[in-house]
Amino acid sequence: MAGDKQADGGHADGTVGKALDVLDMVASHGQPVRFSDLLDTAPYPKATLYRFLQTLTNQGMLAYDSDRGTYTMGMRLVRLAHAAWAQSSLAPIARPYITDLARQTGETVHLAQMDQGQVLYVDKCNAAKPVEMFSQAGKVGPAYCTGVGKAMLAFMSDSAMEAAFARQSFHRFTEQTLDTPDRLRAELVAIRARGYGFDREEHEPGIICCAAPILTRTGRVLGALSVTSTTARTSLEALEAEAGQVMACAARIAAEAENWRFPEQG
Amino acid sequence: MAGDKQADGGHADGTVGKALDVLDMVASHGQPVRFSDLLDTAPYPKATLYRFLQTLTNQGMLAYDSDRGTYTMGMRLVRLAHAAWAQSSLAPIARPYITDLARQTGETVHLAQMDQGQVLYVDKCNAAKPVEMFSQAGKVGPAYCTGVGKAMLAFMSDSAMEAAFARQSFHRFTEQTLDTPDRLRAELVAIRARGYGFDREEHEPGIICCAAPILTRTGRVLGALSVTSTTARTSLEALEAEAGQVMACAARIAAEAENWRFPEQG
DNA sequence: GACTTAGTTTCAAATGCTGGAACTAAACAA
DNA sequence: TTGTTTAGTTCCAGCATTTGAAACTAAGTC
Repeated sequence: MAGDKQADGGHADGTVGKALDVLDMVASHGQPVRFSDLLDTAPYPKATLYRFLQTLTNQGMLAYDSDRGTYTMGMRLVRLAHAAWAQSSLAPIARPYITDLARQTGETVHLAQMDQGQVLYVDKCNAAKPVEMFSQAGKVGPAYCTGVGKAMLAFMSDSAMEAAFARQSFHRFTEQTLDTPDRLRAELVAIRARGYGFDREEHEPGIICCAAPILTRTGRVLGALSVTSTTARTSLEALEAEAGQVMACAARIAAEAENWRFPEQG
Repeated sequence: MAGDKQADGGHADGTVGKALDVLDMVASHGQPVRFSDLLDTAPYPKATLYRFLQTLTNQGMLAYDSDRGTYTMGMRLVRLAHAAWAQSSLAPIARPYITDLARQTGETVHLAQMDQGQVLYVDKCNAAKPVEMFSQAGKVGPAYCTGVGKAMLAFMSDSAMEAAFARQSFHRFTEQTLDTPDRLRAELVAIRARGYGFDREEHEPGIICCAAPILTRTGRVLGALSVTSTTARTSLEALEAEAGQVMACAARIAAEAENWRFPEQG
């Protein structure tokens, strides 16, 4: 293994990287984008950007609305993502276990993995409400102020953790947000000692959760899961009573995953 | 010479196209792939393929498992697909309506769009069973032998329909499969006249459905939805009784989509 | 230890990407 | 109408990038 130089996600390797960069730009806009809107944001000259958009549209990675002259994400991505989700996320393996947990607790269970220093939700299960799935899977959230994020950070290798720290914004979402590296570090030590962690309304007011990491036998972090509720319905103390179940569920998923084996994360 | 455009189903324009081609190959393998497995399939020389895999892995579009030496789809796709699903599929708009329909009928409702001549399922709702979502969204199926596929084909423009026809395999899945262009064409005329269509166990034995297209005011096909059941539980005749509800649901979604995508022109 | 298979690196050649600039199309004034 | 601005598309010379045969390393196999 020669020097695996990477990190970053902004500065792209080769033409392919630049094209994917453009894809991200369209994605992050969150709504149909005009060519000129992208031109303002993108570090590419007109003709170059234009060509990328053409290529990506041709390839079905973007969709062009000729009536309005706007670009949106293409459906080919949905197809590809299905493969990604099915073949390299924890979700298919974990599903039976998290549905059980959701049923036992009566609360919403989230399953997440770490991706580029951010939390990527790959599944969600709510015993009460029927569906609402894809709407959550694929969503990303901050690592430093969510239950699953902190649970994963707490058990990462030092180097991986430092890399992840470098990517945290430490934006103060609420009064409770741990908005400095030091406060977060202290919290992570506690989580590591305890084996599970909480979200004490650090990301959204009124939303609390109890989360545990999913670890391989060798201690590598595969993901995390959480039982989420609201302060209106329950309390942190009540949630803590379920910590045992959360960890047991994580252990079951880990055991199951061990049979499968897992890819290195970039 | 020899440098003729090689076409393997799609037109690979430029480096980006080729790289995405490789992505598709990994996706279609359905499980972790070794470099050499891909090399057998791919129309690229060793070094070229190797470089593509490196780039895609760097970009998070693929994940590399160094222990086993295999590639799988990367989690970045899941993130991108969430954006695609949220911003350019019908699903977010349609969801309340299809959950209603699922509840009313007590059956499974599918929402699909046409993508590259194939049916792409973008949402699914089952009143009885809780989840099972991402497992379906992103899945593709044949157009010529599914209820939603035929419903969409029936209302497409002539040119789009011909293009789609060219991509159908007409593989005979069951006894009932309409396995020639002519038989399909006749069926489409009937569907067009009726406003809705069926799947008469044409794709899977025992599975039947009643489907209707979702059309803009100008008649453009946005997608289709279906109420699916089994011959064990119900009959085509009983399903047909629900055709009115299916079409009404389609109309509601169309109306809603009209507001979102084509606001009042001033 | 010789041989095979699997994956990685190199480098000269040439392909295909780049981006300034010219162009067309539409929108808006005057 | 005609001139002006803005938005998107095409051109093409020049050169950065990609290409792929071949050489190489690493890990199995006999």
